[in-house]
Amino acid sequence: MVEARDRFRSHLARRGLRYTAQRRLVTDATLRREGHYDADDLYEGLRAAGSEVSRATVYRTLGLLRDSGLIKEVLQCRGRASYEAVYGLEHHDHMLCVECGKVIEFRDDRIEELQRRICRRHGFRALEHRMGIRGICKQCAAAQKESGD
Amino acid sequence: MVEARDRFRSHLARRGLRYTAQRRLVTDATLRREGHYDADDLYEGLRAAGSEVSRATVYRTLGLLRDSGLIKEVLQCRGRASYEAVYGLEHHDHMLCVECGKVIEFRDDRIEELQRRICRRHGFRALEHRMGIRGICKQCAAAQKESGD
DNA sequence: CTTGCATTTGAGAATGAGTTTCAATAGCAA
DNA sequence: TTGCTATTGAAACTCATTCTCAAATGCAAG
Repeated sequence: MVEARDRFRSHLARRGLRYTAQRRLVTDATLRREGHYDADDLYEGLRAAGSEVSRATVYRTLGLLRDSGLIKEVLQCRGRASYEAVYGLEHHDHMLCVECGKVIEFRDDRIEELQRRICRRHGFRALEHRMGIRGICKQCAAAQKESGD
Repeated sequence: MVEARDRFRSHLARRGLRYTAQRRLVTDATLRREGHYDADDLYEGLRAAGSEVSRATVYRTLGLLRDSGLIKEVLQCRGRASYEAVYGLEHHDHMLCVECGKVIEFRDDRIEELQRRICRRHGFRALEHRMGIRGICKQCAAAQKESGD
């Protein structure tokens, strides 16, 4: 966590930006989170904890955190961008059940490797990649079958 | 094209919905398009061609077309949903250059196969999947190197 | 062809995530 | 301190998308 924080600080420093109290609050909040969250989750969480940060600052800081590679944007679900930690974690992808909204994470090294190979072939420098499979999860499929669809 | 149209008609019929003049206009417009387009592209195109369709109907019909599997939503770029044809085309994925906005399409059967296998393993019935790689394209990377980044 | 009922449509209002504005504030270097 | 730049918050704004609702239309059964 301290390491991640330092990484963000130097990202900011490198472009003449400041590591302010508000940015620290937002950063720490993202580092504490597990799984997915969106800007509003963070804002409400910070508010509830008595931290004074504006919505605008949360949005602005999330952008900076994304640029720094500490977090990344995942599934664009119901019009909201949601984020998750990147730093120090293995990459994984997502399956999203369109019925119940459940997110299943998975990881496949062979897919990762194939992606790298494709980028190399096109001279493309990947910053981030995401794979999302939208569909119906096991449980919802079973429920549908029962009610005769 | 006629085949695709029929597919959509029966999708509608199956759920007691009507294949109206407006829905036909929007459907044909999407079938004529190549590559990516968004709701507004279609609306403006239809308007320019003298067709009387409202924005609301374009949005509504795009949703139906997506549900029917004729088109699918791709890259969520700059807050706009964009679409492309699915029916009768091979699946492919996208690389998006965050500098110039260029979209590079690619296709890899091994990735497709791995995706299918993962879904099977999780009992997940995939409706659609998309893989997007965000990064810097060859040309933009070269341009950056020159200007000393 | 008429009647009845459900679906669809368009115009404009509403929604809501995200961004911008701008004046006040804070960080930092000299 | 001084001066400059970056940052902040509140509120206004943007803009894609969705919703509302009254009018119009499609279709099935008489």
